[in-house]
Parts: sequence; C-alpha cells; structure tokens
Amino acid sequence: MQRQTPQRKAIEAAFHSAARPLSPQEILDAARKDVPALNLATVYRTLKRMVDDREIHPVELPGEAARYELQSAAEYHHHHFRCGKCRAVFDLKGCVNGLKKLLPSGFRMTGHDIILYGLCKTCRT
Amino acid sequence: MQRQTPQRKAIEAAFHSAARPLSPQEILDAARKDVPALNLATVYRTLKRMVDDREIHPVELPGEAARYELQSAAEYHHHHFRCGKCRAVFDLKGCVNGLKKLLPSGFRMTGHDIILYGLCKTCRT
DNA sequence: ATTCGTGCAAAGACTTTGCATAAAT
DNA sequence: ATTTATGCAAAGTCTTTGCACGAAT
Repeated sequence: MQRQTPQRKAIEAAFHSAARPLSPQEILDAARKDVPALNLATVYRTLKRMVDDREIHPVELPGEAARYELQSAAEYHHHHFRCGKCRAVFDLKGCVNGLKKLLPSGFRMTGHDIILYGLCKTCRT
Repeated sequence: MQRQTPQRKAIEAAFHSAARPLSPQEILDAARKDVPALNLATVYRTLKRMVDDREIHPVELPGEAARYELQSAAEYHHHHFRCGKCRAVFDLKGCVNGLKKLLPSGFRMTGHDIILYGLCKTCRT
C-alpha cells in the first residue's frame, strides 16, 4: 500500500500543471515550490513507484535522459516534438502510414518511435 | 593534422568489420584484439575526433548510450531498427511521407528520427 | 506500533579531463 | 625536436542505494 505524502502530492501536482514530459530535475524544481526540502533521490524513487502504479509513463528521446508524462497522455498513441532552442518536449497527435515498408524482409515489427525536431511556436519568432 | 596510431587503426578496423552501429564498449572489446592495452578513455577521445573528421556519425536511440557508425552508412538518409531480443541495431532504408502533418501549427520542423522495434530475422525464429 | 517514505551521503555506471609519458611526424 | 595521442587516475554527471529518522496509517 502506498502512502499519501506531501512529496508525492507535490510531484503529482508538477505533472498536472506541466502537461508535457518532464525530466527528474524539472520535476524537482517544480515540486520544490510546494516542498522546498524535497530531495532528488526522492524524486527518482517516487517516479519509479508511479511508473509501477501506471500513473506515469517514461518518455525516452535519443541521446537524452528519460522524461516522464502522465499515463493519461500515454493512453492514446502519440509521438514527440523536441524544440532545439528551449529544449522542451511536446506531445504530437496522430501517426503516419507506411512504416512497415521500411522493414527488411524477415523482420517483425512490434512498435515504433517517431521524434520530430525543430523550433516550437514560441522559439520560432 | 591527425596521427596514424595503432589505436586509431584498430578502432577503424572494428567499425569496418562490424557494419552496424557500435557502442564505445563494443568498440573497445573489438579493438583490443589488435591493441590489448587500449584504454576506454582513448576510445572516447578517438570517437570524438572521428566525429569531428566526419569519419563516423553518432546513432542515438531512446534510453540508450550513443553508438557510432561509419559516415558512409550515414551518407544516405536512413533510420534504425532495434531487435528486442539480441539488442542489436540495424540500418533501414527509406523513409515515410506525412510527417509534417503531425506538426502543431506554428511549429517548424527541421528533422526527424524514426526507430522501429521488434525482432530481427535471426531472433524471429 | 508498525510500516513505508524521506533526506542525506555514499556508491555505481558512464563519460570526460589533467597530467606525465610515449609515439608519430 | 616538436607536436599530438595514450594510459592512468581523478573528477564530473546522472541515477541508485544503504541507513537512520520521521511521517503516515
């Protein structure tokens, strides 16, 4: 049975207000507004529990540390956009056709990732 | 000007015989057959120089350490397949259409990654 | 009262860097 | 002779873990 601690509440609050994938450090920074003494180790441990509880979902991008997002965002199939300037990651809607045609013969595909890179609306100006 | 050391030769040889993206540790293991005293730090430094020289190219997959492949493989636009059993990474040919339609309005796209997951021909049996 | 979570510090994995030595030009 | 690369060890980053304390049930 898991407990209802101020730390976990603060971390959950960070996810709900961000609405985009967050790194452990971003979560720490945000959650410290509620619980200033919060420790990074606690963030890592809490993230692990939340993943086990299927409350959040890891988002892994090439060459970067894992981020996490609410399971509600992961419920539908989606991909990610990474801004080259502010470095933030955004959820994208939809998918594409024709991935199977990339497969060499004899290979079986069970999943895929698509990551788009560029500039977000804010950084584009 | 760069020098022609046995270490660098051994590392280059490892790339040529593998013909797939390799991690620094895989490179160390392979190149030690030629230069047993080879050090991991030397591998990292040599990889950096080879990237600067455009002789190799980094291949970054979600949630994994960087691998590298010969620039000749990177000359054409391509993506990667990752086998969930043997964990090897393979090059794929071709690409897909319709990625731009995933972009939120106001965002600009400058590049993309596609990674397919599944079982390779060998592991599928 | 018991159990589980937290903070802190230490330990790990991976990568980078300083420095004296050795090798290449 | 000069310049650059190497090996080793130390230092960095990010993440995990041990332990005693404190909080939740």
